[in-house]
Amino acid sequence: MNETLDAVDARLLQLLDQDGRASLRSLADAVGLSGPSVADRINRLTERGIIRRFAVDIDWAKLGLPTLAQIALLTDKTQHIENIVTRLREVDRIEEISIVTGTTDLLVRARVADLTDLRRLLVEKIWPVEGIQRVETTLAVETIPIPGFTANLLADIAPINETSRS
Amino acid sequence: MNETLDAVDARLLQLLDQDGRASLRSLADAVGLSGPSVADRINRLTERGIIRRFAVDIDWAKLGLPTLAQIALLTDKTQHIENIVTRLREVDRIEEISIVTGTTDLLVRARVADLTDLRRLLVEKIWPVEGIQRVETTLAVETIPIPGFTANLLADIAPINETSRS
DNA sequence: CTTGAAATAATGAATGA
DNA sequence: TCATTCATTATTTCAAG
Repeated sequence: MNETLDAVDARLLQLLDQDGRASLRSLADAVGLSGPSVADRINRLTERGIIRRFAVDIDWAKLGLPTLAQIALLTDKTQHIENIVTRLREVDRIEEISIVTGTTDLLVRARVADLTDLRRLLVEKIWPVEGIQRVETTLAVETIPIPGFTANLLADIAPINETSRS
Repeated sequence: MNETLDAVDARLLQLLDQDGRASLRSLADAVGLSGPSVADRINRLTERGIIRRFAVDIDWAKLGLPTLAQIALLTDKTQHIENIVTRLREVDRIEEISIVTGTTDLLVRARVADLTDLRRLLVEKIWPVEGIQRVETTLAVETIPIPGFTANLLADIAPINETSRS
């Protein structure tokens, strides 16, 4: 079920993670292949769904949204979870919704400007969703992204997958 | 302290969030400016730190890392928080570390292959970090990214910042 | 911010290992 | 299958206004 990556694909993903706008030419030089060949590989990675998209990493704090709120939700089980998720998907400032194990059912990541903004999000947008029983908000006072994360993971993953398709 | 974005910058960020490899030409057409002008704006956004980098959005589940673990840590306060964070930064599979309010001190996001991998992460990498008192792991059974998140936020933010610098 | 020319890069066909 | 080269097309960059 898992896709396999060869060493070149993994390296390309690493390079693209550092600079998603890198030219095919510079990528080709870096991995020792021709431009068209690199284009092929990137297209295949995209078709296979391994690359979801090329995105831009925005520093939200610089745009007035410095605070990451992690909002845990307990549902009363009167609603299908899909209905709750569907309603939450429409709410702005929500970045991601996870269905989780543990003492709550959902974990919502949201990015807010300040406490006024958070109040609006909670009181106007989240509380009114039917089937929600408890709301526990945790604020991130500081968030440290790990830049090497993708590179490390790819370094681990590629050989594993290559050798594991015996 | 906050940076201001005009409507064109906001639109460019939206477009780049959808396709970070979009050509300057297509972006220029979309916003009704010339290519060099769009290049200028993107460079300025990058210099201002609003654009952190151009990245690639990888579907980790396709590469054998389907599970998102949110690991809450309580520290015993015998160590400076910086020391703990520094040690955690070295641990692979950790994507982000937040210092949080609430009943725990740190919240760590990690991506793991399976329970064996999670065991290794917890027992070998996280437990040995000095100053950690309690570890509470929550597993995401399903994670729903919100694709419109950036677009919505930018739609909200740009006019706010523009009008708020009275 | 614009234009337009020069430099660079991407694409696609034909083909070879 | 996977990669290469070369010719064509497109894009980016740079200077000047």
